[in-house]
Amino acid sequence: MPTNRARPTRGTRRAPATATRAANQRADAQRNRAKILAATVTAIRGNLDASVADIAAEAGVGRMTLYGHFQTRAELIEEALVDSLERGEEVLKEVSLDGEAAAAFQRLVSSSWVLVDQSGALLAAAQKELPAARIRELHEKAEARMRTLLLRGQREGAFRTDLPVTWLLTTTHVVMNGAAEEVRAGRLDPGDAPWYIDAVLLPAFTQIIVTTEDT
Amino acid sequence: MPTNRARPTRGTRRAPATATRAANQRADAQRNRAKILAATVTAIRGNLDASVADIAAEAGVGRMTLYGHFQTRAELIEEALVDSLERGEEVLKEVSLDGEAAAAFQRLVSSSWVLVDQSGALLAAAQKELPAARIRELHEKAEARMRTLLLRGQREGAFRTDLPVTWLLTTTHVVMNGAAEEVRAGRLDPGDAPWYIDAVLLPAFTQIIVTTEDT
DNA sequence: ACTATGTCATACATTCCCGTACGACTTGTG
DNA sequence: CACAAGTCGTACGGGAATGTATGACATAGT
Repeated sequence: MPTNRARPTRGTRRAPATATRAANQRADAQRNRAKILAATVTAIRGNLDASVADIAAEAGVGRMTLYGHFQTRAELIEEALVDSLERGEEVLKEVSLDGEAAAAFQRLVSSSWVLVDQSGALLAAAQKELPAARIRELHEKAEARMRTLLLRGQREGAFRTDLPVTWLLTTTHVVMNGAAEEVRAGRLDPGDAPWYIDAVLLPAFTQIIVTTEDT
Repeated sequence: MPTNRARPTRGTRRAPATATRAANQRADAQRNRAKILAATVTAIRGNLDASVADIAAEAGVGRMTLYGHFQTRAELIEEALVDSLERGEEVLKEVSLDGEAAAAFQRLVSSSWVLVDQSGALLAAAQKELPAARIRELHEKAEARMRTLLLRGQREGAFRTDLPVTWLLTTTHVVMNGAAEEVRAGRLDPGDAPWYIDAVLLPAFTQIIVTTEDT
């Protein structure tokens, strides 16, 4: 149902987009839709509040074509975010969370980092356009995975328990995002990032009280 | 030289604002200027891209009055940032950096945190309106202080040397900003923040390799 | 108390962006 | 091949924000 020209009555709401996705679209259209989604990510990466025109240009597509697929800017970046998160889920759910908690955390961070680097900017843009509730809802799955891992680590004594899990979580987020920024600024090699992140987070979270010797 | 009505020829550039500050302004005007500067911080804190009208309203002042003091939005937030940083400098330069590096770091973080909490949002807004070079230039003093402290810590063996100082710096920034966000979201008590920050940063930076025992 | 100095309201021009409408053109698909 | 499905250019209307212009009004400072 891309071009709204085909729809006579426009009062009726669309079915939720997540449901019947690629119903009977033309192959060309599906490709363009994908191009636009991809372009949204890269365009937003470059400019946090890129205009619809910018995104369309980045996708090599007319602005009108874009509006044919996504009726409003908010819908566009929402669907782009959904798409990115779905794609991310497929990566993350392959990560084994078994075994030593610290090692599992390391694995999870390595995989998450890539996603944050790619879609982090998109998320920031979404936070300014979508209700906070919707954002949390979309992140729930990914966040829950990390949280339960941290909790298990605390129970098993691998991670310190004098800090609430929420703080461990935000610290993780924040450091990963910081690394993404550094990469974007050209001050950090993308390949090195996971190591830098771990190098900071692991000793910070590990349950070992270091008694500093006086003199 | 607030109202530009008084200035016949408007082609000539103003002298750098930082120089002759309160030349021969009326007391009233100086007060308003201060009110506007303060309002800028709080308004931006609430809404990252607050309009000039919003800021004027927050200051309890007409929009035109604001334009009398600051000829453009960019100039406004630049001067607000300068003001905040100057104010911050006066706090930070009282912090003793002598003695044990870790302890000094802790002191410096505690003091810096307050400033980040207050003016962090302003900085974010400034990053979207001012050239990056100007931002760095303004932060130089504060950043240099932290950097030299970290370097000294590394030389003295207090901080780990397997990570470049730049990464330690960004980590510090990023964690403080994260704490500020958490406070703004109501998920963290402002008084607890410094402790949480230290709790994460100190073990992360301290020069002690924890050998995880295999089974 | 008088005057330069500021303040404020209103109105206006400009710019930018979003979303819509139309119509001609191109291309996939049966 | 023919038709439906999709694309694109252009143009318009609405809204919001920036900055400008003007003049009436208030007030600080001498």
